[in-house]
Amino acid sequence: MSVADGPRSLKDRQREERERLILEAAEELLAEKGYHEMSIDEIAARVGVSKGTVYLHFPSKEELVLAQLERGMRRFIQAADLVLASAATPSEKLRSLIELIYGQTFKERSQFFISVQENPELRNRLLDKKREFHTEWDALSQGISQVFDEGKAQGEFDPTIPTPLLVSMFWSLASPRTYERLLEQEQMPVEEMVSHLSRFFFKGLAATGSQERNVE
Amino acid sequence: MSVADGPRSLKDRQREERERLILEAAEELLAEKGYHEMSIDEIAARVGVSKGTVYLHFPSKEELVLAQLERGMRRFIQAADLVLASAATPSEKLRSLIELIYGQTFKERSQFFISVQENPELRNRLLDKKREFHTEWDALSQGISQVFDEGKAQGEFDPTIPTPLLVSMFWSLASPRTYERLLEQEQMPVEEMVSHLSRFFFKGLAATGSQERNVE
Amino acid sequence: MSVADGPRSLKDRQREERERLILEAAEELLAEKGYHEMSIDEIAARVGVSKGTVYLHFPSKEELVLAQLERGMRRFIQAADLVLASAATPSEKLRSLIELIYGQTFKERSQFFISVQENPELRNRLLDKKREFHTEWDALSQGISQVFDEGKAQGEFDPTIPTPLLVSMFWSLASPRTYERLLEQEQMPVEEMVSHLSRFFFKGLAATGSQERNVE
Amino acid sequence: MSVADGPRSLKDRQREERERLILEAAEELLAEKGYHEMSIDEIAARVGVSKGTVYLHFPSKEELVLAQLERGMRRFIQAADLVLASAATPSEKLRSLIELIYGQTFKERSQFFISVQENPELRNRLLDKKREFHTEWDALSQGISQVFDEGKAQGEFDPTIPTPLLVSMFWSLASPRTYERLLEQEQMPVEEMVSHLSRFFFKGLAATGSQERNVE
DNA sequence: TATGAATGAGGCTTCATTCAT
DNA sequence: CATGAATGAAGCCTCATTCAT
Repeated sequence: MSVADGPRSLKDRQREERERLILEAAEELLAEKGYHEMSIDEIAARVGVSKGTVYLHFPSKEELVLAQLERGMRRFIQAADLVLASAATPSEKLRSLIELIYGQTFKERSQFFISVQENPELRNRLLDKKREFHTEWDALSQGISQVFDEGKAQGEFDPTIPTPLLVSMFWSLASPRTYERLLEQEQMPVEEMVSHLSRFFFKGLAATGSQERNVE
Repeated sequence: MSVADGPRSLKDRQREERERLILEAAEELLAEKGYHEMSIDEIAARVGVSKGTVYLHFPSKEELVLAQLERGMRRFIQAADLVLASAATPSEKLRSLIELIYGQTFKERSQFFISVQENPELRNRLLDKKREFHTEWDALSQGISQVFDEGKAQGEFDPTIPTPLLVSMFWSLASPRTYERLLEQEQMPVEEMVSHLSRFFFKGLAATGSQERNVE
Repeated sequence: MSVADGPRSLKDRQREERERLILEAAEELLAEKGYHEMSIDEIAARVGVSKGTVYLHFPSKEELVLAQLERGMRRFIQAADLVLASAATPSEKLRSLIELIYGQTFKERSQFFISVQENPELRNRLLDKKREFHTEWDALSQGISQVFDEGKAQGEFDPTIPTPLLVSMFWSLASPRTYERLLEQEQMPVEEMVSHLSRFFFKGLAATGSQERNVE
Repeated sequence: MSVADGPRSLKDRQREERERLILEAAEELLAEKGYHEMSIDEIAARVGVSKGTVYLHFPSKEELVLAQLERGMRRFIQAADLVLASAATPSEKLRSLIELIYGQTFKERSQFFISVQENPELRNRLLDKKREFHTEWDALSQGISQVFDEGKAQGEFDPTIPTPLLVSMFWSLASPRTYERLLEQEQMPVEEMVSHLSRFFFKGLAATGSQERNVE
């Protein structure tokens, strides 16, 4: 063919654009309502197309949601891999990962985390189905584990806490549902939150050295 | 009559027992599948009764789930209030609260947290309905806020981290979904996890060696 | 047995009394709500017994309602037969029949008419089942037909109106649903209504002035 | 566009046609079985569509039945208003109204009367719901009352019979359930029945000529 | 005999999916 | 391709009926 790579034509681009819009509508509804409460009709209405059109892009509701989760995950993994592959110190990497989660694209990323981590329906119904998900997810967790292990090896991190637990704690703190309220209701700027979280992750809430110095 | 207080008769006790079984089945299914995916038939089958019997105890699926959430919340709040009202130091209280969540009744408590914190359907559909839920929950959060504030006043906790953020972090770290894997797949004893979590919450993951050097 | 006739014992009498109460509750509910909307539970509650007890007297809801309809019909037919067998003139008999319907026991009788004439469910479901119903009902209609035929023969009634039509009109005018409003909301005394109905049935609504002029 | 008024397109016309078919099926079943005994499945089957299709036209069984009753009532009221607004004498109007009820569209009209007047379920369940029903119905009854009052004023009707009672009698005689048998089983032509009914309504069943002779 | 807890068939309703236009 | 009407499986809920106590 004459046009083998890149979006071939206007039509193709329109198609991709539409697909993106559908996935974004799904992303929003998924976070707002969960899997069951969101209907294909609703997605279609939000995009401004008909129900049938959605089915031209995705063979089923399940596949559509799955595609959205995959997209969310890939976006996150790509950005995370950049951080993990960088030359920064382990604690700098940690902070960057937290920034990544709460950063500029907080809203859209968070949807993914909310959906995938927190909705039992999606876990059971969708994640079980595509094992590749686990593979990629595990690779990411593996990368994060390495950050912790490096940190321990370099004397930055406490080696007595098991790495798997650290990973779990990282995911817990990263899960943004809890922080939505802070950002929205308490009007805390994102940068401030990231700062506090990083500091907390590293030092806990114990009063710091300066205070100890005060005590001296 | 001689049996005026407590479950009055055999029948009454059977009724209560059955109700408890239904609620427990709902608790499990809620955590496993979420609100929509769980069916009344499934609950009934798990308890070993018929659909109709479930409706002898609860007037609707929604009310049943609501009752279960209420039960979970009350159990947790009761135990948490004991901790909050004790004479322990703020950091001891924190540890106790973490123990409470991961403690002996981890499984059953966790279901509640999973359900109520992590499922958008339940939030939208159920919590909106009963405002009392928010009231009691807010009271609990208020109690926890006080612990943090006390800790700051007494010099135990870092006063620069906003209390609302600390509360959010507490809930995030406490939410047990993330740790299930560790307990089940990695066979980590509960006590060890509580220990690590408490330690982490207080000191973060910074290596303690440097601090020890500081102490020298 | 030592007691062959009459209610045998206290127990028997209690049983009959209870059966009567059940039938009366059914009668009321039938008229208030119709067949489907009335529940066995409701009947039992109104009588003050349990659902099971109702089933000790009647094998099914359908049979219970059937028994009630039969009872209502027999009561009416018995009273109507007295009128029909009397020595009164045809027009006196007509008036007596109307009195019968609206008379002292209006409320209870009316229930029967409402139920049996006006509810398609009961017709389809119940009357089709027991042909004897038709037999007795037809016998009654036959008796009323004879009154009209006698009246025609004696010159009291207009012989040009077909008797079957007269019977239909009689049933229509007699059907009390339409008049409930008048009795209850407009506070019209029963006797007055009977008077008007009889007069109307005989003379129609034509102004009587012309006839009075004839009399002069 | 060229097709701005009237059913716009083929699709629209099909839709309306289908809606009409559904309402007609409901009309029949309502009269045959009553509200509860008729099922949506049955309606769908009679029309030849699926259950879901019925719900594309009406949001619930209740609304469907309500729509049908409204349609029946409007049809009748429209025709009745023509009669009431005409220049005819009161007794001519009465005859026309009776003709209306038993006239050409007897079958379809009668269904409405049967349903609305005679079924306690529909009264309780549906009429209570839409007060507008009462309003329009009362307006019609008001119009009929005026006919009677005019007739009394003009010396045509007996002024001693209370108008509300006359209205009730009119509705009773007009309610066609009772006459179905005559039309169907006794093969009486509609015109003959209307004639007899009108004559009866005006003069009652008293023999005319003979009485005058008796008086002489 | 009387009770009322338990059952499960049956009906309403929703919504993912299909398909004729 | 796009549409949206049509489908029908599946779930909630009611209530007549049964039966152990």
